[in-house]
Amino acid sequence: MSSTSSPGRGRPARLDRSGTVDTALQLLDALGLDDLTMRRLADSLGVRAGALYRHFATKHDLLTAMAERMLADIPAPRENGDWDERLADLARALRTALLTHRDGARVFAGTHSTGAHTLHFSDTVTGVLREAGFTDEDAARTLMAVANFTVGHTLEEQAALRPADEADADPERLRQAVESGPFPHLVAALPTLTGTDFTAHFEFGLRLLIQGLRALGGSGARRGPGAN
Amino acid sequence: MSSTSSPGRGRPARLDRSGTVDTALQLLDALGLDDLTMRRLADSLGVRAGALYRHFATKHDLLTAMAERMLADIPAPRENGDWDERLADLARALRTALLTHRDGARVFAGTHSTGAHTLHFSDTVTGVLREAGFTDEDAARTLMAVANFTVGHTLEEQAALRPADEADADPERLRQAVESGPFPHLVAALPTLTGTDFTAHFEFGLRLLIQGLRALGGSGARRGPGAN
DNA sequence: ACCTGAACACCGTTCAAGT
DNA sequence: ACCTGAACACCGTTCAAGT
Repeated sequence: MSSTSSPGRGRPARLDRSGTVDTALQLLDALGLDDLTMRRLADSLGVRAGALYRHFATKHDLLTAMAERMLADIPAPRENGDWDERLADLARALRTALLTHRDGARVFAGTHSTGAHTLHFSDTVTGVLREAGFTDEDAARTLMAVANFTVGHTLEEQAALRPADEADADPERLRQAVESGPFPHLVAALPTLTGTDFTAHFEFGLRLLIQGLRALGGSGARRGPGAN
Repeated sequence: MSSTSSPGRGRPARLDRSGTVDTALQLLDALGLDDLTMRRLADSLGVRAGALYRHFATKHDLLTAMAERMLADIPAPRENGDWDERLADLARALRTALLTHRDGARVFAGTHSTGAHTLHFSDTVTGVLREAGFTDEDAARTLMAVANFTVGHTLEEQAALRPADEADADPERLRQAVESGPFPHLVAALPTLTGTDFTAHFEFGLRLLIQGLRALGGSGARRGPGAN
C-alpha cells in the first residue's frame, strides 16, 4: 500500500494535478481565459510558475485537464425515454457543463481530452443511438454533429454574455451596421438575432438535428430494440 | 476629389488596412494563428510593430478584419433551386471559406465582424429562408444553427488536420484510450470517428439540419412564393 | 522528489520624438 | 500624418541549484 508516493515520505507535495485543476477552474471563472496565466495560477497555489511544469507538460495540457474536468458531472440521460429525448438530455447537459465555467466552450473547443469523462460522454451518446437502431456510422456522425453544434452555439452564447466594454459585437453596433446597408432580410431577422434567449436558440437547432435524425428513417432508427 | 488622404500629400503611407490584412492572411497560412504576432506581421511589412496601431486599435481588431476578408469571395447560391439546395450551397461556401486559410475557423469563431461581407452572407441566408416562407424568427434561428454547426465542425476539422507532433488528439492516442476502458459503443463508432472524410461528416450534419427544417412545415416553409 | 530563482526568448501595447 | 525607438508590463517555458 504505502508506495514511494505515500504522503510523509519526504516533503508532502504541495501540488497535484487534481487540486491544481480545481484552482485553475476557479481562476478561470474569476478572470476569464485570456487572463488565466501560469504565473497567476502559481500565485493562487502559493508556488512559483515553474513548479506547475512538474505536473503539466504545457499550459495546453492543463487546459485539456480542465476541459476533462468540466465533463465530470454530466448527468445520465433519462432512463425511460425514447432515443430522441435521451439524446436531447445529453446535448443539453453538454451545453450546461460548458456554461458552468466562464469561457468553458472556448476551453473545451481548444482541447481534445481523451480522459474518462469525455470518453464516457461520447460512449453514452453513441450508445443511445446504437440501441435505437442507428448504424455505427450514423451514431458516430450524429455524435459529431450534435457536439459540434453544441460547442459552436455555446461559443457564441458565452461571447455574447461578455461585458459590453470588451465585446466586439454588441447588439447596438450590429444594429447600426445592418441598418446602414442593403440588408433587408437581415433587418427582419435582427430582433431574433439580437435576442438573448439562448436556450430557445439552442433548442431550435437541437430540434432540427433530432427531427432530421427521425427522417433518416431508412438508413437508421427503425423503432429498434433499445427503446427499453 | 483630392482630400487630405490623397497620395502625394506628405510621405505615401506604407501601410493601409487592406494590404495589411492581405499580408496577415498570408502569414496566417505560413505560421498558424498561434505564431502570428504583431511583431512578425510588422517585419513582413517592413515596419515596426507600433506602426500597426495606427491602422488597427488592437490585435483583435486585426483578426476581425481578417475574418471579414475571409467571407469576401463567398459565391452566391444557385439561382434556380429550392430553398434547401440554396441553403446547403451557402453552408458549404462558409465551410470552404474557413478552410481556405489555416486556422480560419479559429479566427472566425474568435471575432464578430459587422463588415459588409459578413452581413451580406447573413442577409443572403435569411433571404433564402424568408423567401421560402419561413418566419423571420425561424430564418434567424436557422442562420444561427447552420453557422454554429459549420463553425463547430470546421474548428474540429482544422484541429484534426494539424501535424500530429502538436496534435493533442491524434487517432492513435484516442484509439488506445477508448480501447483501454469500458466504452463499447465508442469502440463501434471509432472507425467513423477517426475517419478523415470530413466532407461526409459535414454533409451528414447539414442534411440533418435541412431535413429538420423541412419537418418544421407547419410553422414555416409552406412552398412559398420564393421558389422562383 | 519537488520546488525556487533566475533566466531565455519572446509578447501586446503605448507614446514621445522624429520626418 | 505616419512611423521609429524605446520602453512598460507582462508571457510560457527551462533548468541548475537548493531542500
